[in-house]
Amino acid sequence: MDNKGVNAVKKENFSEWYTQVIQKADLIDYSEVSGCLIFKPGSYSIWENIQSYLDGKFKKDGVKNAYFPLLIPEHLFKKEAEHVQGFAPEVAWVTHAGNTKLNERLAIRPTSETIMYDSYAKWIRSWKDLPLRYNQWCNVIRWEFKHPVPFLRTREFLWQEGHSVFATKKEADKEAIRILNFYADCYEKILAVPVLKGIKSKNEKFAGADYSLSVETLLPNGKAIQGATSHNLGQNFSKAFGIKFLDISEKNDYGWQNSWGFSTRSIGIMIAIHGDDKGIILPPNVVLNKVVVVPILFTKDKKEIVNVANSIVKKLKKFNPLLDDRDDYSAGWKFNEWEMKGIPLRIEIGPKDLASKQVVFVRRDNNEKINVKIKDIGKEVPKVLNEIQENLFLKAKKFLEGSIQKVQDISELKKVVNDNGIGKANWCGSPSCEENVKDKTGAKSLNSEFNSKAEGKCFACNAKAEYVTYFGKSY
RNA sequence: GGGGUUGUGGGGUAACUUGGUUAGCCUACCAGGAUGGGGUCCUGGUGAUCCCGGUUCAAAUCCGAGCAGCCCCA
Repeated sequence: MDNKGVNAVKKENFSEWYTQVIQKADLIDYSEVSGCLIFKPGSYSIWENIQSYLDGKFKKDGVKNAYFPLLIPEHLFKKEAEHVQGFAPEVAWVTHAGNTKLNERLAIRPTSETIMYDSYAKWIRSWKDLPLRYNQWCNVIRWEFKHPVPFLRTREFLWQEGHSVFATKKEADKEAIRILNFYADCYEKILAVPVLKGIKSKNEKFAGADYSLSVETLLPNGKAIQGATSHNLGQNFSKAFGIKFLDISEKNDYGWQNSWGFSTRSIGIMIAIHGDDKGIILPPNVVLNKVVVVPILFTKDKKEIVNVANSIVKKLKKFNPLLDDRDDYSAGWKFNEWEMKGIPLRIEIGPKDLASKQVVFVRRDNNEKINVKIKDIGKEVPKVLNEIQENLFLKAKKFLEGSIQKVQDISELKKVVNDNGIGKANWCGSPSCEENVKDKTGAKSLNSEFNSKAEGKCFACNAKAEYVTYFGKSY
């Protein structure tokens, strides 16, 4: 890989730009298997930060972590009819051990409902066993046939999947929205990516769910993308898998279930939204090394500059600063490299600074240079990092909100979508109407707002409008 | 599903039309030296024709099949 700068322009050729920045920022590498990529430390550490945020939220909410096997026997996988139909085309199967053919094929999990619920059925007997709420951090494989895009569409990806069983529908409904809010917070507060929260249409919901909630956002190329989902499974799986319990009034009932997931796709979304022509931009809240200290080394004063740089690094320990004291690269080289890699804040210290007891802060988000007295560094760094986090979010929010337009009919939607925007419409919600909209505009429904009341008739057919729905071209 | 197009060191490319050079260049990497506030310079070095088969005295180049990527259409 050419180690020099990004030479694609984000606005002009998004795909080329995206491919370049993720490689030049040293986030991933390709493997021999199409769609299966290598998370290098740069991207894996981002994932670890996302994990630690969400994991904390889940545990505080009472969810416990567990781990279920990778391989799912075919008979289990097939138990819930709609589910198997939805996933079958992209399931990879293990058929042999060495040269011996297995008696039963084993699915490599595309998601773990089926294998987990087989066990849940054994573990749940009484209302006292509920709620049962387990989460696992793992990898899954979905054998996509569209061409892979790193992070955004890969055959293997990392995620967490939470699977809950409740005694009542009400509790399940409440959890579904509570989890969705965790996901929205993770996007907005950690990744600085604004999202649209809502409910998926019948066509777009998870295979086997009663309904699916999602967060959605828009990429700079005009493609909408689903950020994470929280599904209410009703009693569909509990009936298929026999998850039954005796309730407090001594009646038998099936459990009410949810499943919810957040994947490494989020990393791609964040990069696509914040990056610029110099490289990626990492929001301070998601990156381990929030600061890089670059001493400007001349032959004279070298020792003293390095000493001061070291003392700054020591003082900023809680921001995990990097110290770039490599002697065989020029200062300009280093500036470009750290910008490519998206470190939010660079602190430069050279002889001129030393003379005036100051350093230079350079913000990655807007390139602003700020002189800061050495004694003030400790209190200025968190302040500037907060500003960067906020600025990235507001910029992205402005873009998202500016891309959404109300549409009154199909031709207006077509125009908005061709213009790389998202259309917002009063909609009836029927699957056949959605098919028709997709045929005529290329747009699918993203989700429908929770609290908006639809007015009048459906924008696309003459039925009564039931939802206020976002439509867009999607990934 | 149909059509087009491309595979050359780690990355980007030239040579292919008209078969014959020591497979050229940029970058990266390694060694040494000089530099040093926005991708610094000099010297030397490492490293490549996707796989299989065919044509030919001779194949990166032509032909066939395969594999892989990209684009367009359904």
